[in-house]
Amino acid sequence: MAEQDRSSSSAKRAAKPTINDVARLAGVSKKTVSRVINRSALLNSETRERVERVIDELGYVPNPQARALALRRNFLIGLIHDNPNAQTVLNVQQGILEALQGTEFELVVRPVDRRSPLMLEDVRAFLSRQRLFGVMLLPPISENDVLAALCDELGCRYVRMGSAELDDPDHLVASNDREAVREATTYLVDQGHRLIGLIEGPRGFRSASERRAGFEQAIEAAGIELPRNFIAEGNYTFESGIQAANRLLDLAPAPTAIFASNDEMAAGVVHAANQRGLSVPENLSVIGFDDTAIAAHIWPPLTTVRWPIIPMARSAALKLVGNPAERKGASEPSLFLSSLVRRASVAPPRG
Amino acid sequence: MAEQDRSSSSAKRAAKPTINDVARLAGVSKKTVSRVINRSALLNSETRERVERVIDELGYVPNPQARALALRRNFLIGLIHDNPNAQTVLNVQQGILEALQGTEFELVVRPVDRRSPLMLEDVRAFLSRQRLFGVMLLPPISENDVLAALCDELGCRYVRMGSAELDDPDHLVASNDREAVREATTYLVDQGHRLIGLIEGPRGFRSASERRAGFEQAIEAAGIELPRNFIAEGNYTFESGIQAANRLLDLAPAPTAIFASNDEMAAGVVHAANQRGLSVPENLSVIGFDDTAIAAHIWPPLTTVRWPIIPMARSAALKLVGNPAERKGASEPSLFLSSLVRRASVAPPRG
DNA sequence: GCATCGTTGGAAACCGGTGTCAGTCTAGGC
DNA sequence: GCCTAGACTGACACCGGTTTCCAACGATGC
Repeated sequence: MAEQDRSSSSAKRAAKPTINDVARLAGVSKKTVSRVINRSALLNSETRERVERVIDELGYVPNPQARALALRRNFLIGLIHDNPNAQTVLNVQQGILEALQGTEFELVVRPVDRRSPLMLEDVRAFLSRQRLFGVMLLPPISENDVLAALCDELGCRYVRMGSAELDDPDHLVASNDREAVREATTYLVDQGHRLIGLIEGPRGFRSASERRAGFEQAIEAAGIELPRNFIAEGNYTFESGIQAANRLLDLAPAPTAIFASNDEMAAGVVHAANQRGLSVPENLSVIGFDDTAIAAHIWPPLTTVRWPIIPMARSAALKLVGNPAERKGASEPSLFLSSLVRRASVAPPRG
Repeated sequence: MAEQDRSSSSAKRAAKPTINDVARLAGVSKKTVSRVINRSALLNSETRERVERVIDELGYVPNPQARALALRRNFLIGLIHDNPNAQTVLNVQQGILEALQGTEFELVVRPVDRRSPLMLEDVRAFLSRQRLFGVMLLPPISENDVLAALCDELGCRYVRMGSAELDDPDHLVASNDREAVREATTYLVDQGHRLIGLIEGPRGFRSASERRAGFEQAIEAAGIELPRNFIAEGNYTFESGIQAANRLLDLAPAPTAIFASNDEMAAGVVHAANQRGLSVPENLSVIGFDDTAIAAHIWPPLTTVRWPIIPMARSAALKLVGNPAERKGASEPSLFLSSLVRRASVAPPRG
């Protein structure tokens, strides 16, 4: 029977005024009201005011579903991510929403599982069902070229956030991870460290290889030769940081400083050091990357590289929704600079 | 002039097949196709199969905007929150999306500023513009009765998540914070602590007063008389945890154990203790609340109360979208149980 | 005075679905 | 064999906007 449910609460709701109501009360046609809504230039200012007055009186709000249908595009921005770090994801959401503030766009979130073989099909179904205005791709999944091609194929605009040149500037907002890591590593060298370990991100990630490249450039510039096993691999989680730190600290000689490719893993390093009775920074210096909340909240507060994720996300969102006619989107910056934040987890090595 | 932009990428996009295309190729009417899509019972199975074959061939996907317009309801669930804890918010998003998995619903996020005088107007604009299917309200803003009334007024279903009876079971998913805190406090008493401090949440929050009530019940049951100033107020942030801990640790006698009403503040307590040269748990026992990632990631790992936020969010989402005809939503549990997770931040007081 | 032009506003079609209701077809009862 | 109920299907209006096309209008050029 599939009878409509007219629950008390929905029955209470007064019928929303439509464009027809406005037109009737203002004594004009729908089209004219539509022109007012869309700020068309060819309109008598007297007529415009009259319509606007009626709109205010009625509290009329255009129905986004109807507009979406007629315009053949909706006002939804998707955020596709598989980032394991909650603070990063939330910061990105914040940045996007700052950019969307005052527009008619809304943010739809879509976490995916990078390792699932169904991931691409999942995204395809999502995109072709919803016909989003555009999507933002967060690292690490933003590095997936197949995914970007899929968006293109489905006619969905996209912007990728990343740590390197992944795409052309219209589709990219990136940060200079390599230089930032070089700076951080050089800072360790300047403090007197010669035995410096690196915990890098998983193989196959541009962010991982960019950060490693910065590390190696700084080490080389300092004339240091490091054993191969001073570079350990992690997967950006706290637990992998502990494991990688234990591998490094088991070496002889062991590193006196460790650069971890994100804050979570750096927190894992501090955790592992504490478990071994090593105190930070007296016995071991640690630097992280991202400057998420955890960096400031552990003891000792973490020296880390501040990754300007909120401005990056804001800029990426503006690229997406910026009026293409004005090329406003293209004028949004595509490269952001990370910088070292010095807190208390670094000290000169003990004599 | 406002010419349509036919950029190369959108021109490439093949026109999506519509219900008319399917109907024409299958030799039936639109309505019949619609019946197939909506699994209407009164349908010849032969016809159904024929239509389904055409749908598969064409890769037809119904346009959600058109459906939303015709049905006068869209398929968007809103998440309204002002929770300061990133992990909590992301866990809630995860729980909701688990419930929405396989449905046609999408999740739209909407952070708000509880302290802004424009908050209610902001939400009103959001709800009346988007006409969401329903919204989920996260604590602490879920405790705002005016907000819930606003949702009702705008004909928007809602479910509140909270720590106490805020509403009727159809609109609420809650946890038994009071009992859980009583259990945690009793655990401290059983370890031999008599000088136990409480860092409570901000005044006016049900979660804060529920947790405080549980604390006081346990203290009273143990026959302990505590000075008034053993209860300090925080605002659920890391920094406020540090400040409150310093106030408590400045007392004479100082507490030998501190219960903090969330993990962030508990992390602040550990931080403050370390700064004072006190080690946890040898000199000070600490218990937190929530069991977010930070609890396991600091040193020492935090004993805390596990708040089953993901199942709560999942259940809340099912309440929202569950078929009202089947009363499926109402059968979703409304009360969830928190329980103590014992890690390494509690030890008997030093003789 | 008349043709031309740019501005303004309306009628009607359209976007892609769903609801209503009437019509066809078949089976079963008499 | 006729009638009727029930199963199935389709024609058509409608959801609330936008767009196309055209007409009315006043201003201008000759």
